[in-house]
Amino acid sequence: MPDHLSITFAALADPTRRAILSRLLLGECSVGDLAEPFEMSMPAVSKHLRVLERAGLIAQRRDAQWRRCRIQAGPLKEVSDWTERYREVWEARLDRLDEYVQQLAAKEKKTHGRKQRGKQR
Amino acid sequence: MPDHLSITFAALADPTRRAILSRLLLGECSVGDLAEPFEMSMPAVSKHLRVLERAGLIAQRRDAQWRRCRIQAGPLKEVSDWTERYREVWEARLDRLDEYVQQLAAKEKKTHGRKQRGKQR
DNA sequence: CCTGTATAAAACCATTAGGTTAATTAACCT
DNA sequence: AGGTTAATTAACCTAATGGTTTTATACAGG
Repeated sequence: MPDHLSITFAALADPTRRAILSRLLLGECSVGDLAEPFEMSMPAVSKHLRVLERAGLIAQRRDAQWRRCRIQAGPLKEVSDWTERYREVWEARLDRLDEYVQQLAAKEKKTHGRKQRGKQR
Repeated sequence: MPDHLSITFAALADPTRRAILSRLLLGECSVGDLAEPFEMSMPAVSKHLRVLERAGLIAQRRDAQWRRCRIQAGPLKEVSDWTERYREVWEARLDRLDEYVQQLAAKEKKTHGRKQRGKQR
């Protein structure tokens, strides 16, 4: 599972980390600032940051005693590109539902009357 | 972490599961068909399917002794919507790099000559 | 009814993830 | 030098993940 997309998706699969990214939309800030909204120890936030960093979603630079973090959205473009392949599926939802219902109906005809025949154990 | 987006992202953070979704773009098929390309036991694939199902990314229906799976892309729309918020960041990458470099330069000026002053321990 | 096929459930195992507290490093400021 | 602030590392815990093998269930068809 060390492919890039998997690492990115895994990094995004946590609300704390997504909140951190969201916060970074407002601009660069320190680890302390990032940690402040969460009821969680600093080391915990630090770990989240390392996950985001390994995924290439943030970068840090040293600024005196602070670590300033900024967002790096490159991997999110990969997510977007991957997701696009499925756009027509969700946009066609109702059509597909129709299709599915028709398919069900066809099946129904094939199995004619014996539908609920199973023993209910 | 039981929010919907986290569950969806977690479900997508595995190449096997993404391959399964990709396969389902071609249309409904049985668990056995889905399992065939993978060097992995059927129960393992079954577990992946349950993860996808809990995320609402697939649905199953019974067809005689087969379980026919189909894709449900609704949650992928949520992923797409979430990701869109970051589009301008990745599209502005170069501009931001400029900005960052300028910022660095400003910083450099502020700290004038004392840059590499630190003891190297 | 029995047998084969398709799939899920159970029990188990190793690894990873997300959190904690305590200790350490790094830099600033007198 | 000493103290404070910022953040990471280390060591540890628990629960979840991803896989296995073995057992059970549901259906089809002679």
